[in-house]
Amino acid sequence: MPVQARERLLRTAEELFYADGIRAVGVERILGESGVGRASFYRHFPGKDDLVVAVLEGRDVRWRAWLAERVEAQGGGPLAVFDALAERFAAADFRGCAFINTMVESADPDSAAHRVAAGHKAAVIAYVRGLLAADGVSEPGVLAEHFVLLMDGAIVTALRERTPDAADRARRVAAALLGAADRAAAGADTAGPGAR
Amino acid sequence: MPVQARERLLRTAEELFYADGIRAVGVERILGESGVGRASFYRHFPGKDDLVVAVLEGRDVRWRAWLAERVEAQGGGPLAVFDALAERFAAADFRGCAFINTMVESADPDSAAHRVAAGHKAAVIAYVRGLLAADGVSEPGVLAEHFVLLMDGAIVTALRERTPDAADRARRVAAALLGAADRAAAGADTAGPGAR
DNA sequence: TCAGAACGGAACCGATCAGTACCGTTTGGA
DNA sequence: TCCAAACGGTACTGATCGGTTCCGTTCTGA
Repeated sequence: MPVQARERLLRTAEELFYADGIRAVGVERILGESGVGRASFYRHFPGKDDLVVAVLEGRDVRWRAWLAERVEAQGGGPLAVFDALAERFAAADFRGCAFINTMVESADPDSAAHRVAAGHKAAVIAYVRGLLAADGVSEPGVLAEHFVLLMDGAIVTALRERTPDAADRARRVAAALLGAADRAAAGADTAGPGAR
Repeated sequence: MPVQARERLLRTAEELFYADGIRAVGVERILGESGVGRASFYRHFPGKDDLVVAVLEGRDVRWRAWLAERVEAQGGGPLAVFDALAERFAAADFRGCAFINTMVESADPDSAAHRVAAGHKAAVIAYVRGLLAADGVSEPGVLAEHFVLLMDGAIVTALRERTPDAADRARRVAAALLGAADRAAAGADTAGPGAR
């Protein structure tokens, strides 16, 4: 049983959009590489913009599930997010964060694609805040914003340097912040949960 | 005496490229808004790609000169770079870092535009390293990379949040790093090659 | 004063863009 | 077995892409 046309379109488009950019990839190319007919495409999506949004929404869910899985696999400590990033940075096809790239490419902040990308970052912040709260940090919201700033900085740096080094760099800074935050919350135990 | 065509092309293109993205801005629109004839454009530049490179090279020089001026105006301390960023973030036309945006848009790392953008970041790192060395930091190279990672993280965050808050956030983290580095240098002033 | 460089405007090129319409074929469920 | 939905292929639209060519005007320096 062959994969449905819609699924092939989403998979092919996600790969091409990430590799070359949304604007650089025409509908023509998506059709050619997915083997889907032009009419079938417009039966599933009103237009290219709708395909872009569907691709981003799917990637958002999958990416955050992947992050949670990798963090869990390393004990669930907040700093594990940077180890997960290091894995991504080492991938041959790494080309930065698809959502940062989307916000850069679709300049209009009111565009649907831009909003999905911004929503992804908000969801990541919420997830990191949960990790920090579980780690006993007294102000997890503030520190989560710092962590995501470091994550985004590392992603942009890795895109520039073409090495995974930036992940460790950001991790060390985050570890320092986390240590200071734990001391600030020094009412309870001095040593937080393990697996850092 | 009217401004020369080449200068008008560079000015208009820089503004449009930054606001809407390089790929999103066609030659047609640059000609229309600059008032330069099509033939004149191709007399000055072999093609659009060459205009892009010229725009980026000009912006690189001007941006770093502006940064140095702002840092000087605040005493020349390394942390002043984040105050400079805060000014940029508050500008109505702020749309991130033109060079990060370029690396995102022109995916091919071997493209001329991508290389100019990467060169800009290297120059900024070198500048920050100089500020840190002048401040007596024992390993200014390592800390400079941390600083620029924080700067880029702040820029991406500001693009997303549409507020200048990320600059102060990154500044606080950088201040903590700088404090720790200074203490390390003071504790072991015999080690390290030629600090100060 | 005058030649030539610099210039703006417009017509034109082939290629590609997103999107529409119609075709015959394949496929899955009743 | 049969029918309708889903599908792939092709031809087409108007708009726009980057780039070329020619022509008449404006400006400038010797």
